[in-house]
Amino acid sequence: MDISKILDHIHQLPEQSKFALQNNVTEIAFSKGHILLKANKIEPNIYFIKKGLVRAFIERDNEVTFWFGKEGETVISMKSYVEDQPGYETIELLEDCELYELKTENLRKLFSEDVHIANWGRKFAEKELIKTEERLISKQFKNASERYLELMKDHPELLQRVQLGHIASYLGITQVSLSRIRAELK
Amino acid sequence: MDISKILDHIHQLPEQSKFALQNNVTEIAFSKGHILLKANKIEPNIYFIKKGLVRAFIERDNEVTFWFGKEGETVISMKSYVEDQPGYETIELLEDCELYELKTENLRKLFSEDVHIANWGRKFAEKELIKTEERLISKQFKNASERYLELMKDHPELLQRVQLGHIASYLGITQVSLSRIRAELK
DNA sequence: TTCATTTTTTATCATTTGTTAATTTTTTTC
DNA sequence: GAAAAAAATTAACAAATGATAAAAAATGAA
Repeated sequence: MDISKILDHIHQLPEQSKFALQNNVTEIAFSKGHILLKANKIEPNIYFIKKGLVRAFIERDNEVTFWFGKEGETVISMKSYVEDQPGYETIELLEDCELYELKTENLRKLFSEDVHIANWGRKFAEKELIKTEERLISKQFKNASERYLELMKDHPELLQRVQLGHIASYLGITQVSLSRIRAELK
Repeated sequence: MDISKILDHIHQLPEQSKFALQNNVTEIAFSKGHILLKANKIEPNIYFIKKGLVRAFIERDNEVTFWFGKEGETVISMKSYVEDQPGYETIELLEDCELYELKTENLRKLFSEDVHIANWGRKFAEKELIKTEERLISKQFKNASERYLELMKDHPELLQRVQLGHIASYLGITQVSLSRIRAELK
């Protein structure tokens, strides 16, 4: 998905503002397994995924995957982006990826100068918020097997592209538990 | 907490922009038990809590509380605010409340006109996002008893102001389960 | 292909949380 | 302050999920 479409998909921008954003974006590619973003560091960039798939995970005793990003989505350490604090997530490429890189510093400058871009940034945060809120509510309401069915319905392609250990972790259960759930659904 | 302080606490605003916002705010009071916001309706206002305590819950078989709001916090149906869609939450006053009311429609107008207010709105969404993300991660990582301890640590006053049934529901467990956890901690 | 490695499934038992019902404690109302 | 109502706790059993280990299946490398 190309940068112009990605930006517009977040929130429609006047041509001039879109160009201003695009001018600050550079293309970059990494291969599967690359660690794009490390936990406990302030991350100076955000990325838009042109092609490929990534996951965000947190390391404690075990790795817990809490987000997948695919074409058109934004890779961002919210803590870095919002609070200039080190984030808790590591981002790993699950496939070879082509990315658009944008320096947070430059983006902030654009936010302060251009009301359209400020509102674009507002819309971005708002949409991410809705998604996160829905996941929280899903977790509050549904048991593991319902959450699995929901994921199958909303993002069926993930099951093809991501190994089940990561899916289980994303659903908040163990891989063994997910296997059991899948067996019961047959 | 008065409106000027609430607005600045979200994100510092130049005086002129702050006045523009304040001019669109009206004070209003309701007593304990009042339903401020109904599920499945598009809510045309947002509210800032001057004084009091509210909860957001979703009704299925049972009520599930998923948010508490106290002095200084913002009462908002994200679905209404962001997508102009009916929200899933009902908001109930747990104490007599004094509120500041702001029409979403007016706020949107200010967003489009004033870059400072647009960035204020961006900051608001970003901060809410960080909070929601942290809760999601807490839910992914911690068991019920750890989440209870975390709540005691971060918001000890809630335990004084809110009955345990709501707390249990917020933690994603049954009241009976919470009682068991509390008994074990003694 | 074939062997080695990784991923997924299955099985067993332990632990956590849910459900229902009864009891105790606290709060509200008269 | 007593009675009624609401909230919180306790107990017993059920269901869901976790942990560990072993087996089977899928994937990747030589």
